[in-house]
Amino acid sequence: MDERVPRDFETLRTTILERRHSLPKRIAQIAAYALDNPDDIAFGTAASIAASAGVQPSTLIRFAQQLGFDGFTSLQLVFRERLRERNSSYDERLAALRAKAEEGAGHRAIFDGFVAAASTSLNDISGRLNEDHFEDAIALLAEAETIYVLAKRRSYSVASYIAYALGKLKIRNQLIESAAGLNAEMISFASPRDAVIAISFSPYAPAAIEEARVISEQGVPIVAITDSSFSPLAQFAKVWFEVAEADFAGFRSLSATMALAMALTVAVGEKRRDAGRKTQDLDSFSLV
Amino acid sequence: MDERVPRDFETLRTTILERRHSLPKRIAQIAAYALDNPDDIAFGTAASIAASAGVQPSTLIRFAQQLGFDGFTSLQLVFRERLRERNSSYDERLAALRAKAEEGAGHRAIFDGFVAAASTSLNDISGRLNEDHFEDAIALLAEAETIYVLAKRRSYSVASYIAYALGKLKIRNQLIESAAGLNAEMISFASPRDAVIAISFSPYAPAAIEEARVISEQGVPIVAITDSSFSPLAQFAKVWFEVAEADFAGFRSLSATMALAMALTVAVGEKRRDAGRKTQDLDSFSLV
DNA sequence: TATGGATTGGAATTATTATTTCATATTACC
DNA sequence: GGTAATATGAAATAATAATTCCAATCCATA
Repeated sequence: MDERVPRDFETLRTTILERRHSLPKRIAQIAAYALDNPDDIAFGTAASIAASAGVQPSTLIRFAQQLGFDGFTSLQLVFRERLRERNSSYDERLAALRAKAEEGAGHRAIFDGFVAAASTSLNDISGRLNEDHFEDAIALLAEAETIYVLAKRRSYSVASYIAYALGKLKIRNQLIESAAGLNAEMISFASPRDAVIAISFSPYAPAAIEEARVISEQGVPIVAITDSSFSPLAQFAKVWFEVAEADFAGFRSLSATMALAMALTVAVGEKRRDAGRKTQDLDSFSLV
Repeated sequence: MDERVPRDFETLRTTILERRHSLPKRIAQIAAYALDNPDDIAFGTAASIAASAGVQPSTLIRFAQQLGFDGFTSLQLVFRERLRERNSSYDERLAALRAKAEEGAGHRAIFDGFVAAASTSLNDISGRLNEDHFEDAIALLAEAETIYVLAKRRSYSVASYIAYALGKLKIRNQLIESAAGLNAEMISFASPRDAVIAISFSPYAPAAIEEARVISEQGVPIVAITDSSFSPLAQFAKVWFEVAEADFAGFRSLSATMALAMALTVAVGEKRRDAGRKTQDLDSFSLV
């Protein structure tokens, strides 16, 4: 048995590629399959993998042995480890970057940190989005006469993008801004036939929470984007989304929130268009 | 057995969290362990997991059964699927999304599309950032008395976040807004001792370009974030960054722009802090 | 504090899966 | 073209792991 058994995936990969041409036919076949379908190797059984690759289980074991492992099981460990590593890498990388930035490792580290924070957040939300909530929110917003957009401070930039996108899609909307100090009046116009998108993260801007409370008491349904089920925003909301944004240097990423906000907006636009089409069909029918 | 067996990780997670308080002690123990160590569930054997969680293998199976699975094995599949999904590369994900979109998938595809666009943009910028330009921009902005932030329409949300962050860092700044129609006056206050961060992407908002022109003619240095060297913004800028944002459904991602903007802001804050410290040192020296 | 039901621990059992073995086929070399 | 070495297929076997079962324990309720 070979002394130098590849114990990490990259080494293993290189080793396989090197020997590729000196391997017997069936072994080469399983080798190619392994590099093409590493996930299958990680999770499958010897029998299932062998079947998918079109070889016998014993060939799979011989392949492992040729590489210096003492059996399929130990080869499989390498493929499993790879999945583990990959998965934790974002968090680890972010932690490393934070440490770097702390010890004053230059401005590039700051940039990398923000990129990593954004990637982490996106990665996280893509696995966590509750599809039912998403559909509920879209249905709710698509019905609304006017969509009010409510967010302060950090979240305000998301709100302004939502307002911009809704405008582009010709959906009536109102950004609740504090510039002229007329928020209370603005809010008082909202009716149960309207809807609100409210965004707030800890530490929750008191004004945002207060306005959400008032507007929900008027019977206006709220879709909330916030950071935990304990958020004061969640209690006023008909539908709410939990978005965990990674932070860097004291500033949280907005990438996941932005992606969710845009998806909501565009999906609402699409749903309205479909509904509009149906209404139009009915109209033209009544004309016949 | 329950009719509605959670077949994806998120549903499973939610289900567990819901039932959390009504579960018997040992079952709750393994439930908490499962959510905390999903990777272990995916890879371990019933015996090894049970040992790590401090329960008997049979308890682990009972836990799975309470959730509606017919045994540990089917529960484990959900945890494995999660790793598979998470791990598939963005390219693969995008390919899958296109396939889905073609067969007329629902709103989830829209969300995935925005997440993918954001990821792609981040990926792209992290390899493309010109470090020299980055340092130049930071130096330039760190010297400024007031940082003016100029952006319209889509880019306005980035500008508002920059303004928020600068404020948090106690850096004097002025967001050039059009609400009161006093932009021209606002701009006329800027002097060569100040600096501008200007953001605009094709199709460039005429107002943004015009204001950039005026302010640069006053001798105020501009740091621009835009999308190509042909951008009209680039010609007025002392330093400019090219950011290529992927778009989805007609709306471009802002994730890369946001990351760059935040990195600039925080780096400027840091540089000022360092400079302030040095000045203080010099002062105390001159007093001796 | 007694009693019934639910929960748990641990070993026995069953099932699944990896590995080995051996007969057969293929290939390379004389 | 024959022969030895190598490679492959298929089934037997060994190992490992999941599941079940039953006795012991815990807990709520009367």
